[in-house]
Amino acid sequence: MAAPSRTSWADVADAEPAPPAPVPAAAPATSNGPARADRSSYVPPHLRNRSSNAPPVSSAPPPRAAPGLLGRPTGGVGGRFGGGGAPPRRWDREPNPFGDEEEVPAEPVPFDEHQNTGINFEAYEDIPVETSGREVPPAVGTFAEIDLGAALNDNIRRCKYVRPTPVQRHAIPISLAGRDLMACAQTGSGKTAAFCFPIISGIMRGPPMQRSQRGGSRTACPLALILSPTRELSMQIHEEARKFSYQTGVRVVVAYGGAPITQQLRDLERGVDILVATPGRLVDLLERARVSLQSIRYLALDEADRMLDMGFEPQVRRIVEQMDMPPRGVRQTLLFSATFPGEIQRMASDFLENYIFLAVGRVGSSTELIAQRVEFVQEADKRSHLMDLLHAQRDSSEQGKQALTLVFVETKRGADSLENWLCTNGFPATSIHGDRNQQEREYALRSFKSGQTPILVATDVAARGLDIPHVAHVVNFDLPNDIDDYVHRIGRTGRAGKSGIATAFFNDNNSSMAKSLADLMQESNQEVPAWLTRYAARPSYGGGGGRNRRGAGGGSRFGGRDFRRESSSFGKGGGASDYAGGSSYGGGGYGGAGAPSAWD
DNA sequence: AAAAAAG
Repeated sequence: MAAPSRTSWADVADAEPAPPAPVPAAAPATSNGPARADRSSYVPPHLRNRSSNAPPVSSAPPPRAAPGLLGRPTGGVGGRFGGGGAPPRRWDREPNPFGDEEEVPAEPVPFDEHQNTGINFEAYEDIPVETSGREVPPAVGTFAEIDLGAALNDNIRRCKYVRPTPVQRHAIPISLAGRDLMACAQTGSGKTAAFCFPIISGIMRGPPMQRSQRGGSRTACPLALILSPTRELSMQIHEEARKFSYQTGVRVVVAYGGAPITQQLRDLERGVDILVATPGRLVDLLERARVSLQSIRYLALDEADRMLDMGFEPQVRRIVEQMDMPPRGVRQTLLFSATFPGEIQRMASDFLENYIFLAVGRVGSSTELIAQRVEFVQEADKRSHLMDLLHAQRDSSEQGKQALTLVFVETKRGADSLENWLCTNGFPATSIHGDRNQQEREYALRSFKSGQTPILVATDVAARGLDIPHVAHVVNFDLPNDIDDYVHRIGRTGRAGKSGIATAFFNDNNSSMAKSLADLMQESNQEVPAWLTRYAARPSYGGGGGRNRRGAGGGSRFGGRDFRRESSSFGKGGGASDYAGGSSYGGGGYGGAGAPSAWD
């Protein structure tokens, strides 16, 4: 199949207004008003309206959500939590994660053209979508077609999401049908919501569970676990999930290292339905028996390929396979990333049962919203060259202000040194890397986001998932050694339908990246400099970079990205014997032009 | 080879 000419999308002003949320049906018969729950005895959402002496249920893990949900009449979800009338008392004091914005907009906020200049609005239906696996549930076109419940629908409107993005249109019905999923979608295309919505909805709809089953009083037993590779990304997912969960009764807690554990322990004691965590701190909590995974019904790995690469795999495998988490096929497992190398897919299939593979856009490719440039810069000239870029940028900006610029370097030392040099030369810079303490890391990120320090020098700690609005320019001061890392780094700009610029400094040290970089740029309809093409053509320079990811079996054509479809890959857990594949085109698009945060 | 993630 010929690849389409564009892979970008953005919603347009004529997106039909989302119909009002479905009116929830009458509350279930079990509704006896909100249960009184004090802090020490957390009551899970599905028990909160039941009488306290409900009979115990089996200690077996709960069954998976039944398939065929899409055909259900609406009303099953919102009845207890989202309906009209005053919210249950239990959540009266829940801080509003939307800040001062009290009102739920009755109508979607009008599209703001100013934030999307330069986008080809006609092109957004051209996103290639591929699914493979058995009995793939059909995609939806609007949030209204999905039975997420009134409370979640309210939050979707509060977030100003008008229509689901392509990955959401496909991934949400698949997840709601109870299926395991491996999903690949471009950076900034709305992956966080794609796995959060079904999890929240599933928890609200979930079967009643016996309190005692949820561990001892000091052991928290979350129903969902979301793992991510960095602390800041976990924080961000937590913030997003809290918005989506507002007034649903679903509790979201985050746990990560580098911060005092005491507050996290208190949060866990107050009850947790969804735990967002980095692996190290989670292992710590599991060893202290302050968390048990016995009640996990949903496992989501964000940046899943990263979570399963050499550095993380043992820890993640320990959490998923060697603790008390229900096995695959019992729990539901959702893996998301923009990149998913074949060998990692093979490993990941250990965690999955009869899963559906979903690719929105080409796996590991980049969006055309990002203008990519490569410049040949010798090592010794990098600083002055960066200075030129920053000067030019400042001169061309309207108020002489520095646009937000994210500069990636290879090493922590290099980050410190470049930050120092920039500051010395009058450029307001800060830095984030793993040798800075957590306070410094968070302060640097805040200072950058606010524009107080519009230049952020970073190692790969900031390469994945972080949603920083208004990043105009990503500079690869040092190119990474892996094309996937490059895809994630430049993905810090050009998010949620906005455009961005990425500049890379290339020299002989990066020769192994020449081919994969040139291929990627070509895939993303970028102009490849002739000198780079010549570099890429040199046989000795072709192979190394990006682990040959684009080599065998893939090329730049769309499709064939599910490793089960590579004929040599019939293997355990793959289910390759009767996968069914299909490709289609169909966009969907962004809702609010200013749609906030967490699109990965 | 480097980065991240527990203390």
